[in-house]
Amino acid sequence: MPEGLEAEIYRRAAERVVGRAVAAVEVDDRQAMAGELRHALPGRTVMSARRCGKLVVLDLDDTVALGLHFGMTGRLIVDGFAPIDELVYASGRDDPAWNRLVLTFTDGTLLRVNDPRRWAAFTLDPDVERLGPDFLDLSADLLGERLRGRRAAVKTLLLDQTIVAGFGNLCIDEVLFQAGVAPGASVAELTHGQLGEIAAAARRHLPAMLERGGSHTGVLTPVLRALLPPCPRDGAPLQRSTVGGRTTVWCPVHQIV
DNA sequence: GCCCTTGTTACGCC
DNA sequence: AGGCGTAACAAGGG
Repeated sequence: MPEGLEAEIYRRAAERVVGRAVAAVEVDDRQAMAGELRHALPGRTVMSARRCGKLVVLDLDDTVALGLHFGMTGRLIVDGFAPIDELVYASGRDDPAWNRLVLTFTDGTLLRVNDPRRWAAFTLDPDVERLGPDFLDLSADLLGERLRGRRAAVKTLLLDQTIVAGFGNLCIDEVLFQAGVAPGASVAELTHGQLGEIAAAARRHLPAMLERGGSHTGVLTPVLRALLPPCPRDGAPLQRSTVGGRTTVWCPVHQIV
């Protein structure tokens, strides 16, 4: 599913359209800003492709920003090139009926978002100020600042995009596994050293997963999550539970509450 | 045909 | 007031 890593993969693909001018816009009528998008984009040139957490932002003519959010199953296709062929929990097909946004450029090329489940969302001038700092830029001090005064489970809070932006279910479980911190641990109980372990695990493992292809390429693969073999680190029985309303896989031996 | 999956938001409660 | 927990949401796949 598209987490911040997939958003970065999509952002890199979207860089191909920098310098191109929008000729036509097709957008799903069920998008809240469908009318505004059809009106605001044609004639404008893409100046840059940024990423804020899970959001890809295209800046057009320095006057408008187009935010692309991919939900659970949204895929980006640029000039027929899909940087991610298959998403975990998504269909492998590319049915034209699932196109939710199609930008046609003046040279005839295309940027498409294809999403079977309609959870992709497109916004003009998205409010990125409400997002927390990016999950690829964490430090112990920054995490401490973002979590100060809170007491909920660390996984629940890291899933909150206003606290840290970019984490999804798979990346959180992977980082906490590597950091040796239990997902259900209250942040009020975490030491500064444990926050440092989380930040270090994010800085070390997330870029490696990005280059391997995304959030499903950690030690806790989707197959492992389904089959629950012994912990690859210490051989203890892996545990599956629910934290923050999400399926959570963790090792009760080396991940400390 | 029920149940599982995810990210986000809307509620009710404390 | 605001943190916290839970449910609802869409819809394809098993």
